[in-house]
Amino acid sequence: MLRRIKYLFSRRKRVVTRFPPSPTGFLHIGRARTALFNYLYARQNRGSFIFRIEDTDKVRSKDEYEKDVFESLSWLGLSHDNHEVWHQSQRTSVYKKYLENLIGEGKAYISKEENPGEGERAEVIRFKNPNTKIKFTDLIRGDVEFDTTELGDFVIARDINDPVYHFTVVIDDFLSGVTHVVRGEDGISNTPRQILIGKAIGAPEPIYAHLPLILAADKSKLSGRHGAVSVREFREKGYLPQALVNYLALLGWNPGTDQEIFTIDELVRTFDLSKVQKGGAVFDEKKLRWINKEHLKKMPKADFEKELKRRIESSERVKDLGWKISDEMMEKIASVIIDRIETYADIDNMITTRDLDFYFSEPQYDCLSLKWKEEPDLSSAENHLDFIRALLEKLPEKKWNEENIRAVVWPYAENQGRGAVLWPFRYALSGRDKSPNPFTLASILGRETTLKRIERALELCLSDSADANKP
RNA sequence: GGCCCUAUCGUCUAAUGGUUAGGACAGGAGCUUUUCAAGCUCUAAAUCGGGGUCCGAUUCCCCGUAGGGUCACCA
Repeated sequence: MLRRIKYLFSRRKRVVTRFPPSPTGFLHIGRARTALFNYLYARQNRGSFIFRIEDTDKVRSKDEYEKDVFESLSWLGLSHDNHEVWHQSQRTSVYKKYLENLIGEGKAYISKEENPGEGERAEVIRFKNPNTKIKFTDLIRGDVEFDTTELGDFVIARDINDPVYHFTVVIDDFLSGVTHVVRGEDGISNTPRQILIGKAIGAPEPIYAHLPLILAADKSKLSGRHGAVSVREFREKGYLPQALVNYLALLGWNPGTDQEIFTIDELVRTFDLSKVQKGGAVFDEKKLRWINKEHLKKMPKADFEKELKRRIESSERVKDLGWKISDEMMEKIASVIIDRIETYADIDNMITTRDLDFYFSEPQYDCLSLKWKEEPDLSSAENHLDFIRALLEKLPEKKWNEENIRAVVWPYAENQGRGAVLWPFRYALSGRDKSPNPFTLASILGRETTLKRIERALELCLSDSADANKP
């Protein structure tokens, strides 16, 4: 029995998937999703996921882009298993050997071109097309059939040292033992000619799966003119890698349950290539934002605090003003801020719009704003602030927390009208029309600062000397 | 244009030869301990069109229509 299992195990080919980017631009999220699906499929089958760099286009390939591809994938957490990443530009001797063999066997030939176009060679290597029908089973689309006659004798190399994409792909997939080719739908019509080449070199045919495309809002192919399309741009916009992975997985695939929030490990377990959609999916950043927020809520508190600290401390505003913010304060405001943002970039926004200033410095008052909208003038604000101050002064430092502050002020607010009491209280602490509730604020700011701010609001806006400000 | 693929709320999608066609995001309304946020409740919103097959099609078939992909000495 055991022997039988071992036998089956050894017989079954280990799954090998691959991601072969050409470094001609920053990593597009469509390509990132392709990488993700390859990664998920390999992981769930305990296979391997390999990278290689397709840099046979010497003009457009750039080191900068290659670096970006690696950085983006590692940021997303999509690690590859091959230690040595092949660069096709360095493998011409390998391709040359196959090219020579094919020519020797009469399966390819050197062709004199009659009317070479601009930049085209007068002599190229063409594949001798057997003009057959090619059928293959796509894991997503089912049986697909093409008549290869229409391809003619297609070019497989510009010369013996300069092979073309279709050729190098097939050789490298073969040599690295790729079993499953999972790629975008735009590759589907390349498949027959690659199968033809594969047959010619005696390579086993891989299993294909063609993914639907990611579309822009107008249903056209998502490209640069539609805004952010590269992984790095989403990273810069403050998205979490796990959220982007989660969203990308849901574009064109779903588990058949109501679950929408996944960790990458959950995706590895749940993902199913055969459940992938056939039609293209429109990219919706609103939903991405929502998913990002869900992941924000799930992330370890310490990680969020670290990022918050980094963003606040490195902001121009905080640096210019020379504010020193204690770790204790960071920790306190973190839970308030995380509730109010969808991406990290929202933190940066809050800083520049001064929504965070009142945590670190004395607020500026627009005295009229101390007035609750249902009150005729500032006199009630003055009375209430006075009274709140008196109440809070009786609450000792040791007992200064949100719960107790609420317990002390709430009955009074209930009695006198919540808005009339709480609005000026909150405004005195924040100086803003919008902010967290006064109890939270008072507990974050601490006893001393809270009392000082109430005092200051009374002095600046409500004392006799401030009469001029009264309506 | 040839070849290929696709078609359910605005968007991502679920479902079945028989359902009030479900969920989520976004939208609208409301509730909550003032504002903001969060949370909760409710709400509006879809089977591209036409033919078949069938007792019955959103589901199966055909034809349209629309959209997409691809037709390189780019990858």
